[in-house]
Amino acid sequence: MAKTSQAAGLHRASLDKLHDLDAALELMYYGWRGMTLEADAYLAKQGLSRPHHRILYVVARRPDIAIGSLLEVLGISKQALSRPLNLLQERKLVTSKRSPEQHRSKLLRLTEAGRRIEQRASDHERKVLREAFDRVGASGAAAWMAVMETIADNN
Amino acid sequence: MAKTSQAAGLHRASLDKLHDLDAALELMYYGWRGMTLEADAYLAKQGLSRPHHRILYVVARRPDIAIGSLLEVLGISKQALSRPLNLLQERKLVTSKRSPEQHRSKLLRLTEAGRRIEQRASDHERKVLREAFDRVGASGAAAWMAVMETIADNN
DNA sequence: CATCTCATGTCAACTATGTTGACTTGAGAT
DNA sequence: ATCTCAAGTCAACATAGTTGACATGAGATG
Repeated sequence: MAKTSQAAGLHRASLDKLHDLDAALELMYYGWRGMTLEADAYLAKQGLSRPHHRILYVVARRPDIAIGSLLEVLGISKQALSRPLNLLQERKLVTSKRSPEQHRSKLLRLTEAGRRIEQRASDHERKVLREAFDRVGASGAAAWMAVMETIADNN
Repeated sequence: MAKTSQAAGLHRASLDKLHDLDAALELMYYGWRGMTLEADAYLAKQGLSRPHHRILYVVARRPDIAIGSLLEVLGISKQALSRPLNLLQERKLVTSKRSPEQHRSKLLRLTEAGRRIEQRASDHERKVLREAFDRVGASGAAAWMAVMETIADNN
């Protein structure tokens, strides 16, 4: 997992706008990329990548989450989870213990090192958001959140 | 390329917020997914997927683009381009002709069928954006764009 | 004409991230 | 003793990308 670096290039291309909302459509694409670029670079330096970060992020916010619940939250199969999760455990970024009462399920937690990496990776992403929000002020930030909520809830 | 459908699940998970901007961070993730969900489902029905759509999208907005320029815009290797592009040509969604003067390069265009599929796929994405923008009004939409531009330009 | 460059194409091997399906293991519940 | 259920594991496959090496065909240059 993880390579040296990515394709580079990838400056926002300037394409003709055929429709009113083409600019917005492209901004969603480049926005996602802009937010994750530095975090991905940091993760790659640690020999980790996006799937590992997703696991760390969720476990950080749901200590003692069971494997099954983690699968639900991530929306992937257990087979897809196993490789990145095993790596995180080998690296001692995540620990698991059996539940005292529900002995069937395994409860996951981050170690101190896991918390540190999760924080640093997420910090890169939050930094980009913070800078953008600072430029538009609180009302602009609120509008951004409102738009994104509507889009996100488009199931 | 393309399967029957995706993992399903994937309701926005409710995780504890450890930081101020965690909600925004998650909205970026779910926003991207919300925008592309229906478009991806439509593409899958056509036996196509995201890489094909990206090609169709760019060629629609840069008729007579050369392969090399397309590679730059997409930011992938020519080997990665070849499979989806060849499929699009076999399906007669994209045509290529050699340039009259610059005979070395090959110029790409969408056929009528290619244009139609590109439009329908992108329409799904624009529809989601339009609904969200309608809810917050022109000033909210402008704020969203301003935030996304700052984030996108974070190189 | 001969050679150089340049855009494109293609073969091969590899990585990463996911999928299904089938089966095992180990512990709790009946 | 058996059933159920969470978790783990093996195999085969699909998709989307990477590098490296090499071929081809045409325009540009000595």
